[in-house]
Amino acid sequence: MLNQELADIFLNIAELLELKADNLFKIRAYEKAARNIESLNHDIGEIYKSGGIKALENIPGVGAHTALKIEEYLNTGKIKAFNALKHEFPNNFLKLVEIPGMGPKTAILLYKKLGIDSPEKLEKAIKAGKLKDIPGMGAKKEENILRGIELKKKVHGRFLLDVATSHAELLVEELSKLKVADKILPCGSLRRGKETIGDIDLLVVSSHPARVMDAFVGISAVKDVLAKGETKSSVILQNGMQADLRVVEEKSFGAAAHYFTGCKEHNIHLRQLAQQTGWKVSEYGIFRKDKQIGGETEEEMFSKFGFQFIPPELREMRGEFEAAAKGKIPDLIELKDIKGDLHLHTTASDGANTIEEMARAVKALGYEYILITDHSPSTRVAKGFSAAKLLQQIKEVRAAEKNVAGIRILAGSEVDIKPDGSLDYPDEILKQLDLVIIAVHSSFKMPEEKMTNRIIKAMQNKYANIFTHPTGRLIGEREGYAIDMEKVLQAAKENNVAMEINAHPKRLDLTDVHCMRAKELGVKLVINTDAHSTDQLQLMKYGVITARRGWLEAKDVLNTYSLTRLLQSLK
DNA sequence: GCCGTTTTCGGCCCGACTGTTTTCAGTCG
Repeated sequence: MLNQELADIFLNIAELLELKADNLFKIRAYEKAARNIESLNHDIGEIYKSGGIKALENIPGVGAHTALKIEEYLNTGKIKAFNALKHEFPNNFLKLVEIPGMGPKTAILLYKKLGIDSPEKLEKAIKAGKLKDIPGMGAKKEENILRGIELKKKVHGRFLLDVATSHAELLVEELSKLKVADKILPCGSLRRGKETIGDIDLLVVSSHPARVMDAFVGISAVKDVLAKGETKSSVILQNGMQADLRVVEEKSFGAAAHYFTGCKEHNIHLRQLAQQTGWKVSEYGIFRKDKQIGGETEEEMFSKFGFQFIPPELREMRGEFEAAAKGKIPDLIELKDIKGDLHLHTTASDGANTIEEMARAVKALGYEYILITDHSPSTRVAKGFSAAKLLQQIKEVRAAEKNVAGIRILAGSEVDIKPDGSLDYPDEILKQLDLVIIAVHSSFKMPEEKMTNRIIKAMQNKYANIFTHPTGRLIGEREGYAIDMEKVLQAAKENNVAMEINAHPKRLDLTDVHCMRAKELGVKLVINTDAHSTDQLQLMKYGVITARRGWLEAKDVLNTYSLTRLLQSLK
């Protein structure tokens, strides 16, 4: 939380300095600091507490000045220099710059000439024809800005990973129909598996770029064409999502794939390394003078610099280059490593399918075991049920296991953690279950300390095995409840409770960063779908990609184990 | 503002597309 707050502040400082046309490299420095702070896997408050200002300066991109600002924020809750900077512009002036097509230069120009300080005033001024007399403004530019304002009204922010994935798949399918695209690869944050996606980046290898461009802007899912050039086009899809397509030749495929996958800081770092070697890296390849010496494959983008291959999910400037230099890139978990799903609902509570239907669907995926986990009585909205009904369900689970050959079906429950930290079924009921998942479904607004203690108390119950969707967030809908994740992870370790990575694209919780920390602490993890129907079992891949972003290997995730080993690990 | 087995000062990634420019600035990724 604190990391994100500070990252946002430093990004805002960068934007404000850009409005002031301050030194471009100073602006970059703030952006870099912001991104590095955002991707820290430790709470910045903890870093400061344990190592003081020196520890802050050890964060890459954070120097003496930024460290002082962080210290000020940690101690006082504000940064004076930032507030002063904000006061140089009207309230919410940055909203103007957020409009696609508007940049700092245009925003300042229009503010000085016409006093425009909000998207609303901007829209009015354009429609009243007031921009006509401003040098550098023309009909096309007005049209672009209006379109940007409309887009901003309709699309609020980023898209969920599954939504972006399905749209990318659709575009790939359409482009495949052309016979001139030799390779099509979705890149960008989608390929890195980020929890939300801003736009779709597609890379195409073709010797007929013009035909690819024409086909791309002509796809029926395309609503609007933002730009169409010889090798690069940008469009807006019907759902408001932007998609960018770039065509390169085969010899540049690796360099282009690397470049379009990002992240930005990762790319810049590699380009800087190239400079130091006297080389140049661009999306076209690795060059010595004008001669291409690498970049046809993505592997070369790393091997030429003496690095191990860095999988896309790790390219977030979280130490991947240091690890790759030492040959310490982890052997990341893959979907095929998953042997079971330990969080499933059935028609007994709020699911859509029966125990046997879920079991058969899971078996078809090649898994070896499942855990049935319907809701406990407190979660009335989800049809949570009584202890008596749970005892009945245990019998149904045992019966189902006899009816569906080739898969182990375990009896469990997603048990509510009540506000006082006690569990929603008594121990004598819990002990009859094979495994118990614990969850927070109520009193989300508790203060952090109280919530943290509530969860830790629940973990101390000897029947608690897995803590599901640990922050309770719903991406784009609801913030997670306030918890001290560090303490919760410590408690998970002490009480041998596994932390869940919930694979639902709205949850993806634990997050990647928390996964990294959990692994460091030796906390056990599981990846579950929380499926409420058989088709949701497919969501496992999003949990796996989140685990990969958290540097997890199969051995870190219990449901890659055989059932025997899994049960031994949790008891 | 950050950073350093070529530097504590002098650098700081690289390129595509658009619009209105008369040779390029602004924006974007």
